[in-house]
Amino acid sequence: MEMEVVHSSQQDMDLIDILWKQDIDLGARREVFDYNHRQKENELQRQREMEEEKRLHLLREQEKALLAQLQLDEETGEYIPCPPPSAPLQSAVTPLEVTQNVRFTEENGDSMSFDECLQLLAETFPVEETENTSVSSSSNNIMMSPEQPALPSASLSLPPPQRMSPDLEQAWMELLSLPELQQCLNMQMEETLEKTTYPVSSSPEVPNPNFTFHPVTSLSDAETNTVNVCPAEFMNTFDGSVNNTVPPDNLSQVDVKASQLNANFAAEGFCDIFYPNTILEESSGQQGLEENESDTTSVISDITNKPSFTTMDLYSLSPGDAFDRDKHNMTDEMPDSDSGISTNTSPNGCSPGKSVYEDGPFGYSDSEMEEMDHNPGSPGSEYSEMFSLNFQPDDLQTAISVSALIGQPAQLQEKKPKQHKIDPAEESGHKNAPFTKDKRKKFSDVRLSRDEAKAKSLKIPFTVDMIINLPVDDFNEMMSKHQLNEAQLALVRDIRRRGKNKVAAQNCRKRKMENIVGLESELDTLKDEKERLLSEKNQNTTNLREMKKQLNSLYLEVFGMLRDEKGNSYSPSDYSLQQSTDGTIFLVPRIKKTLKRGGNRASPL
DNA sequence: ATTATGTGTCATTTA
DNA sequence: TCTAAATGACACATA
Repeated sequence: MEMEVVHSSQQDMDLIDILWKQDIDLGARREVFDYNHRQKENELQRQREMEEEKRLHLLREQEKALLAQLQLDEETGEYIPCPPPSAPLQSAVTPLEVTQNVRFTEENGDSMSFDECLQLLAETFPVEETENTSVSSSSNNIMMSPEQPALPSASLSLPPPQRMSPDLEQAWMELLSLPELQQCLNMQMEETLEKTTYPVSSSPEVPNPNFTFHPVTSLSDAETNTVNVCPAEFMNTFDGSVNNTVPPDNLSQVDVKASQLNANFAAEGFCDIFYPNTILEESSGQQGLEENESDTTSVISDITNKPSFTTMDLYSLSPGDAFDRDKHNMTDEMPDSDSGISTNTSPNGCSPGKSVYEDGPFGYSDSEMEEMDHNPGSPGSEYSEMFSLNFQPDDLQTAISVSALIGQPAQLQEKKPKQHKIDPAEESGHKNAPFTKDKRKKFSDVRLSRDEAKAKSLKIPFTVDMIINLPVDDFNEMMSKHQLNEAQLALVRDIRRRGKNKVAAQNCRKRKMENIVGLESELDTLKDEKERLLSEKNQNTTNLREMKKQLNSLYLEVFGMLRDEKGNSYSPSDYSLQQSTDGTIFLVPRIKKTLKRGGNRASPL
């Protein structure tokens, strides 16, 4: 089950990595959207965020420092000044240890923190001073009371190990009561029991393959329940640090060496139980996540800073407006032709400068247009009115709304509210240098004038604007009011189709851009999340490493206190301490030795 | 001359 | 079935 968690966790990380790379791939073409500009904006924004973060962090640190100098008065609930802790261990406390220390000060008696356990052992068996036993605390001898029931003697006949002394036994029980320790023991014990044939008295009440940890006999059920609970944080820490690809033995060996332990003992000793494969692979896990860090300078695209586009600017070209504009500056400030939508979506903007190109074919490929181009009809008085809305011809046609002609001006304006936008800068720029700034717009104007010219040639009595933008019903009604020939009908249909499609293409491209922008934003979010998780992982790894150190020291202490019938101490290379599922502690001969002796035997303590 | 980009158009699919 | 919308692909103009 644990491995499943580890595995799924690894899978998650892989998945995140893949998705992340995909985002990067998507971002590879983000320069399409003015990459430099948005990158600068992004950098600025990031700088601001960093500053804000630093400021908050500073505030938190100050607050923490302040609280560190205070002590919570349990009666009043107030913080009162107190001298700073002197214990060296506390100066480097990790969050986990902080919680433990808090529990320690509470002294509820039911659960002991790891530090508490170490303290207990240090006071009871002042054999050797370890870094962990330096924690100062009040006396906890109550936990060592000799009234504690004796340990089970299930295998008393087994030589040569002997039972622990009651005090030692009690200390051992306290040690084993630690949830974290139990978690380690449970996992390793399961593996050990599968590999060996030690006579372990399994508890019938534990059908679950996940061995429940039962501290020896004396503990009540309630206690058992409490100690079985393993903190979720610890579980996460543990799972997250396990590397499936590295053999546990190697890891434990290296780890133990780092702890300056007895080499032989460390190589195959009990440390394997306490030291699952962890920690050492922490850096390798991070590398996988960090390898993409440098080359993914994400760009926060600022949608909100961009002007929101109105999808229907075209209807701003009401007859009146068109008339006025056409009179004043027809070639400069008109938004992009018939649709009008493209005006704002285009980064460069579009204003028609169609006058020069009005009459030319300009790369026409339409067969219908070929014929028309050869006989460009001069616009009659009727056309002067017809194409007033959007043709904006260079010959200064008098712009008169066709809508008035067909009697639907009110309807038009009602259905499509006027949302005309003209960029002031652009407008002025065009007035000053129309032929330099309008170059970009000539293309679309040429395209527009194509249909307009066609319509002129075929004497179609509608504006292109109307042909394109009228609703189906209105369009049909309009068509029914005029007798049009085949060519005219075909052209009107084409104009409508192209016009609609042009708008659709613009919207489509706009959506595409927005999608990319959204993905970039998501990418930033994921990067932040990744940084947070990495930081959390490092913290957990640090905690785990510290805990293993303490556990190892404690184990050595306890083991060193064991004596056989003759008062001799056991060699850590010959024996190890293990605990069965029912909580019984065994002094187990190591395999290579017992094989020589002709059997594996373990004796409960 | 080449390349990147923007735009319109067509064909096709989808709603 | 028809229509509009959506979209990929292409051509063209421009910087």
